[in-house]
Amino acid sequence: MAISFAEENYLKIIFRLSESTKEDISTNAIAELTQNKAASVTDMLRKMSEKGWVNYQKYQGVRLSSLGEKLALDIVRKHRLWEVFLVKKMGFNWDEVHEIAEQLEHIESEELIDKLDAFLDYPRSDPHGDPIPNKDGILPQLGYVSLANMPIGKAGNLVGVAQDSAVFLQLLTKLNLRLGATLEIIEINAFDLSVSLRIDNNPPVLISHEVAKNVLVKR
Amino acid sequence: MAISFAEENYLKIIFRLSESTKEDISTNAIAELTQNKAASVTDMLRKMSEKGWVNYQKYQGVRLSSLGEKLALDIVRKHRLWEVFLVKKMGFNWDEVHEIAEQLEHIESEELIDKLDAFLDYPRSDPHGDPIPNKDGILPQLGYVSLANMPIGKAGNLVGVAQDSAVFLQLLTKLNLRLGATLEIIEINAFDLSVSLRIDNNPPVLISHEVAKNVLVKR
DNA sequence: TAATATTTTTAGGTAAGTCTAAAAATTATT
DNA sequence: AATAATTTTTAGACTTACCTAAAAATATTA
Repeated sequence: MAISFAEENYLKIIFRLSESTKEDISTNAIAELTQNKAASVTDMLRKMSEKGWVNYQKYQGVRLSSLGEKLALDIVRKHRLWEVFLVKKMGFNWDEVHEIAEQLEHIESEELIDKLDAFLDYPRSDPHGDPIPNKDGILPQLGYVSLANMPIGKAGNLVGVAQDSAVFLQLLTKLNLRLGATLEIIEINAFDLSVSLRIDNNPPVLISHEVAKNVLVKR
Repeated sequence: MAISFAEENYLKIIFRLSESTKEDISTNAIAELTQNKAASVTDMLRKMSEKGWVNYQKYQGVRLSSLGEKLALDIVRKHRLWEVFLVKKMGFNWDEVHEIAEQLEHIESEELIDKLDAFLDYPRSDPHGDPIPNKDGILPQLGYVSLANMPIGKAGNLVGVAQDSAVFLQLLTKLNLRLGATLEIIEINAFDLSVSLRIDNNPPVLISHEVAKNVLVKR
């Protein structure tokens, strides 16, 4: 049976939340990202659990099963490939593509995605620097990670950026974010996901989530 | 308020049916193409009528309002542009793209469609020879029409084909369908849309809808 | 650890879009 | 023109994916 749009969205969001923690994912966290109420999330988790896509125990949060992870990786693959298409071929800016890719990721045709992959020359990362899973759901090891995905307390070095717009690069200069700088995340503010960041042992400065996402770090 | 997938499908199908007749469109005809039951179609027609997309009188069939036609043309535009993309850029064959374009036509982004249009060099017709409406819903006058869209009883001359696969052209030769031949549709069989066709005053022969669609005729 | 706060679930309800079965309207046939 | 056949509509029901309000479980705090 085909997966509905709603189900695909839940899978993708649980996957995204799982990337940044080893804990079980809470109902509320999912509710926030899906923009649904917690009660609706509970409903859906029960259904997805019956289908074997997640391991779910009442009140204990949820994890993707290996089948669920496979499905989620497929959606992530489609989303990120479409983002590359929109930026590289359609001339969108990196910050305009997410909403459209949210729609395109639900198009059902393996053949289309394979052809798109070839058409784009088998990109290994999307316009934001996130890795693109291959057909088998394997995420390529890029050797770097977005600053936004770094765990709190671990240090790493700035090795690149995920976009090269003039305004973005100007901002990095202003913030003293240079190639090779040593970065350590002190805190992430839940409200806007802004990041308190230590640069080369200086006192922490605050940067936005948007900036953090576009800074690539090697640990 | 956004149009749902279901509504877009109804609009497109009523539009398609309206192209080949001046009569009001019957509930059953719509039911057949949407693959729904007549009762469901009645439901939807009532809703669409309330929204002002169709003129609908119980038991009397339905016509698109000018607003409904505008909406339908927009969907048709998207469908046909995506078909061009799939064939010209992704390397699909003309006969493999319909199902995927059925999905892509629902992507909501005027900007994307305009960029796609430019990327494809503003094509005037899709891989089947059907004209692509412009941004304003104007269908370009191509100077020819698919044989499948010719009215019964009117004669025209074969001026081209909408595809050039070897098997298709071989079949045309076998059927005696040559450039310049005078063609007149005698009958269209509702069951499979196959066409009884007179070629140069010879006794009628039967050709499939697929063939008819790919034969271009100037009247 | 008892009380309080928070999170999560349950129960019951809604809208969209479909269905079946039966009734009503229209069309065709004798 | 009456009857029969067909088409269309109505009535009532189902599923999906959501909701609100209240109850239950878990977590936090005094």
